[in-house]
Amino acid sequence: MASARDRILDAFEEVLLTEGERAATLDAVASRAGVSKGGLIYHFPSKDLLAHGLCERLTALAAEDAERMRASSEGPARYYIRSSRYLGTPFDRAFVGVARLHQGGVAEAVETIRTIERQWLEILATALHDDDAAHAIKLMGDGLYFQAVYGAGEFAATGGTTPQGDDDLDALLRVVDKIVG
Amino acid sequence: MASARDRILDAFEEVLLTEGERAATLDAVASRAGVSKGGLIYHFPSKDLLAHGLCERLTALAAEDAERMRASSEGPARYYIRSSRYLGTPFDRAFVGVARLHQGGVAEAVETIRTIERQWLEILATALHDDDAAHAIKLMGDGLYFQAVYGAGEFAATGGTTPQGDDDLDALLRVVDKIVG
DNA sequence: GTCTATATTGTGATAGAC
DNA sequence: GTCTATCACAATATAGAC
Repeated sequence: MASARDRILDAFEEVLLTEGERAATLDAVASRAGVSKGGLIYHFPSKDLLAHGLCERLTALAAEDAERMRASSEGPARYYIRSSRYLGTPFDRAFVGVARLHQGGVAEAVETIRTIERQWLEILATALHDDDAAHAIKLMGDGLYFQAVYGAGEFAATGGTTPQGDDDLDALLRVVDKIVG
Repeated sequence: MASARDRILDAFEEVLLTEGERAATLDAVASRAGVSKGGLIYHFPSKDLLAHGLCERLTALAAEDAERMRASSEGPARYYIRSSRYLGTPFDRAFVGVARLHQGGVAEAVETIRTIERQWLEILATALHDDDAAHAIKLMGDGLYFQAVYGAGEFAATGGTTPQGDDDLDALLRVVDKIVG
């Protein structure tokens, strides 16, 4: 069974994704995690530390993802676009959660995202030997994350304005090849 | 002189951009606008209506921008990438403000942004006669806005990870030409 | 480790004077 | 149209029992 700490972070993500940052109060998170507020506070003595916990989780998941990106058989560019779509993976959820946290005034959230973005760009530039192409592809990935942050969870509802289906992904990957080639 | 209503909306934007959604309380906005809370409430009887006012402002500015985009001499694709960079224009400020509002649980904010995005995609697809290229370029613009939302105002500080300078813009526009051509 | 109070502050909103 | 109170409530955090 997952540790209470992890279950609380899961609940925090869940509320952030489905109801937004404003609704992610200690009460709401504790309730969703199935513990009392006091129980939550035992694991995360302050709300800042709860946010810090989610940032740490995201950073760890990002390191694993960067490794997969570097080692990808189809190349980092294609891997990056493929994985930038919102598919509800643990990484996706943590990323969107931290992105939403930013608005709460948590400075660490911006710094965490910025560090991850820097890493992606570096991997792309190294693999492609073309800074301009790397920038362009990085922007496309950011665009996909933009859609995720403004569409994931409850807010998603009626499908986005960007390609998320398999056909659209193939078309997008062809554009990537065109930029790279 | 700008109407009190406009000055309050300006102040609302300013606080949203520099301190985040959480800090954009009625007190903070009133103080920044140079009026009392009661004075603010006279113009915007509730916080939802204040948010509504900013969404309306953004929608109006977006309509003007869409017109310029359609009429652009260099074509909508280049215009779109050029204007998606954060340059602190009234449109940029309203857009980032509304984007930050979203996290506050204001449903109208998401809907407003989604409508604008749909419009952009439509203009691009119509002009390029190539849905895949339109999608890709739209994503690059979203990426630039992503950077803006996570970098504008006080949070900007140390320069982003994406091209914002003139050299980088030129490189980006070359990639756009490559996608379109 | 988890719980039930409770204290404290901040926030949105109302009422009514000027 | 703008102001000064003031209210009601929600949110973080503390204290201490079990």
